[in-house]
Amino acid sequence: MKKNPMKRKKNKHSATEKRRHILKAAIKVFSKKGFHRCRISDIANEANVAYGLVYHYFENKEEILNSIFDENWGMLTKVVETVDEQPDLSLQDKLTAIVEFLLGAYRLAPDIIQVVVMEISRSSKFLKKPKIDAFEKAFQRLADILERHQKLGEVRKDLDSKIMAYMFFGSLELILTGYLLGTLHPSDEEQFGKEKKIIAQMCYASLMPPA
Amino acid sequence: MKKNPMKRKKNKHSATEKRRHILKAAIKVFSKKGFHRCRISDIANEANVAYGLVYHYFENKEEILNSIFDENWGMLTKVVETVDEQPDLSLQDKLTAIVEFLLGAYRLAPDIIQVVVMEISRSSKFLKKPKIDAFEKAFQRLADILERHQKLGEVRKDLDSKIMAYMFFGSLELILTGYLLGTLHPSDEEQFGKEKKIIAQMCYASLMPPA
Amino acid sequence: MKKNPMKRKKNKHSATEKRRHILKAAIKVFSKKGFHRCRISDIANEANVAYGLVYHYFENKEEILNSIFDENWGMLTKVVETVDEQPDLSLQDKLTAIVEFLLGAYRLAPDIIQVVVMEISRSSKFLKKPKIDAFEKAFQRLADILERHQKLGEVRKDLDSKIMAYMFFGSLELILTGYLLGTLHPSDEEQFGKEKKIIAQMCYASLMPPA
Amino acid sequence: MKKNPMKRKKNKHSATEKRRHILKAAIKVFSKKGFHRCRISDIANEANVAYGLVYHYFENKEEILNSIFDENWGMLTKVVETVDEQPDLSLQDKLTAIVEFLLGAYRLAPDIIQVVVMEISRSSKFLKKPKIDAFEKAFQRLADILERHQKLGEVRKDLDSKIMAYMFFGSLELILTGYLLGTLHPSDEEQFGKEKKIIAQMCYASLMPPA
DNA sequence: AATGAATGAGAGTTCATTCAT
DNA sequence: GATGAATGAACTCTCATTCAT
Repeated sequence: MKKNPMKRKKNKHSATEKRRHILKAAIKVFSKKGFHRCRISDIANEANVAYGLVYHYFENKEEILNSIFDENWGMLTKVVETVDEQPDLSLQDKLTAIVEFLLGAYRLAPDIIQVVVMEISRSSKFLKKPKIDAFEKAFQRLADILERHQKLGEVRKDLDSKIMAYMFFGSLELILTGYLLGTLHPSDEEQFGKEKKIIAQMCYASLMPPA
Repeated sequence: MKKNPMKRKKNKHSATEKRRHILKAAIKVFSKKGFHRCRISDIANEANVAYGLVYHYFENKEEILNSIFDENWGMLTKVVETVDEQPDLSLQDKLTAIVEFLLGAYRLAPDIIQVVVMEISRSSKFLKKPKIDAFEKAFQRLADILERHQKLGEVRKDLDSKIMAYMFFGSLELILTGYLLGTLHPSDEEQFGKEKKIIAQMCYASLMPPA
Repeated sequence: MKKNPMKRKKNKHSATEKRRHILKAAIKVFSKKGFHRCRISDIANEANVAYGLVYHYFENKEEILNSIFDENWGMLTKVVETVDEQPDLSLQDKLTAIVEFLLGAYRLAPDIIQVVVMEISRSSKFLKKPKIDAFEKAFQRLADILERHQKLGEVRKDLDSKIMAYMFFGSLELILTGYLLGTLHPSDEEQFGKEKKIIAQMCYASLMPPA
Repeated sequence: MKKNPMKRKKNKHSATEKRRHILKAAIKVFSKKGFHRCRISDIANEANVAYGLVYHYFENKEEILNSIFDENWGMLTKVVETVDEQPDLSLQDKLTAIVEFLLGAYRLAPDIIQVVVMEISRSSKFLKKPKIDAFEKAFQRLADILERHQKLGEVRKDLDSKIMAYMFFGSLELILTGYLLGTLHPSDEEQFGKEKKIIAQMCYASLMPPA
């Protein structure tokens, strides 16, 4: 039934694949009911595997959440890094790229966004140090970018760049939250494209030195 | 033993007071360990009462959280309403008032902010409808304000005012989160006064129609 | 129903009594099925209390076993100490007293003996240090007694007194085990009285200096 | 990969050998952590085999313990039988032979002694009938020997020979336990030789008819 | 009002055992 | 023979909630 002719390849693959499969199921149920309200059996049911198998791939419930965080928050960090490594991009372009990524991600995988934004950032106070550091990394990297642009005179200098970075991400996060809550309604694809641009513009505008 | 002779006299008072006392204890322990990680007995211990007593004053654990939300989120809503009712305030003044209130609140009562921001607003997806409505109210009211200023031409018209309201609150919320996580460090009183102004300015700048 | 007119006294009492009640139930089921084969619910059922109440009185399963050990092994230690504090007893009298106590205890409370001997003293290797120390105490105390009698020339000197103490207790322990296993059958009361004497005599004889 | 070219030839051998290999690993981990605390995977790890393989050679966990018992307890029974079959040995010689065997065995293979003494005799109450019989056999055989010597007037007649046999084994067992616990310390080889003799003498002395 | 003993459903986790490869 | 993924019953422990006093 579950077999395919490429036995060998499958075995190695399936280990990783099964793990991903469970992770996907976890994202789904976490996003639907919230981490604390989910039982391991919910995950197992959603993934259509036996209870115990979840523990074959993950130490415990916490580790599942961590894995989700690691794999996905890492993407954001990488985007910010990538943006940072392109010296010929204007600040506005950089901000736009990040906005596009984050809001676009919601379109593609709202569940992941739900879990990462709601469940992890919420419990961030209770995270262990290395986790908080990973969490911080993306923010700090944007702060670095902004600082550089401060020196170029493109960004106002009377506020710590880190606070600015937080404000930027905060704006986006609450938009996502609004989407997730259903109090904000993402518009159709075309309109959405314009919105992202406007949002980036607004963020940019907020940073400019006062006239 | 723990009684004092004036017991009777204070009965009415003490009923309300005891409730507040328990609520304060709850805020303290929720902010320290997180709602889900707290047991009723943690609250009772913190309040120095028997844990059965908690059930005299509150239906259940959930209701405690709700009470915290109601009493404190209400303040934000009220601030926004108050601001809205002063027609002679400029938009920038209005924003400044809200910023002052929110960031100042963190100074005064970080525990409350912690609980309201982290435990409630972030798990809002799982709240019941009336709760979400209360939650939304402050946002919507700010959106209304912004919409009015859009009509006056003071605010750009190419984005839904509600999204703008979310961005505004999001900026502030993540600053608070940074404070709470200890990754952002509130400055001394004087400096802090300036910062709040700048932050309000930035928010205002982001809203202005593009040149 | 469960009430009695002496409310106050009852409350304090019943806490301790309930604890003992659960402990008794635990002894019963441990002795019947063995510690590892017992579930907490077996204890609760036997004691006719709710599951969770067991955890009201005991930290965990292990602590129940520890309590049984502490309270009962302590009695043996005390007997040996008492015997040691009576300087006018002959060695044979001392040994007889201990034999009487240990074999008599089986008559009175075979379940306790079962649990203490089988479940604890036999798994002593896995006990934590303080437990082993308590365990050792009775043995060491007998060794001290024997050593004193060695100096008096009443006990052979060519073997360490501690080994002798172990041999003595070992003899008795395996008799108890035989009873417990049903491979050895305790005789009627009268005969049993004689047997204990003879056993003590044999132990005494083994210790005497070779002619 | 792990194969070597001589695989085939050793097939028969290796079947039995692998079984022993696993058994040895089981003895090691059982002795270290105790039967109930050991997982099949602990055994497999120790033996460096996949844990599914354990089930090729043994029905289940219980059977592993049984095998250890069978192979090793059998040796004791055989020693007692052998001793019994030599009519020209004095009683003291017989006892000495058994003492030498048992205490010597600890020197050679303390792990085995650990498991047999601690894990099996401890759970003996819960053993099935045939197991108890095997367990009893050595004891009964020594009782037979003693009974014969009672009839010769060399052993006191006022106590059941079976109780005597239990006492004898009990003495030795608790010495072994003391070694295992580290509360009794085996002496150097030479001294140890003397000790065994003395211990045998003491056992013999205990059995002699009272003067 | 106040206490804390009592309840028991629920959840996480373990691990012996099976089975497809 | 050998592997280790898969299964799921079993079990400990937690804790919100109730209730007798």
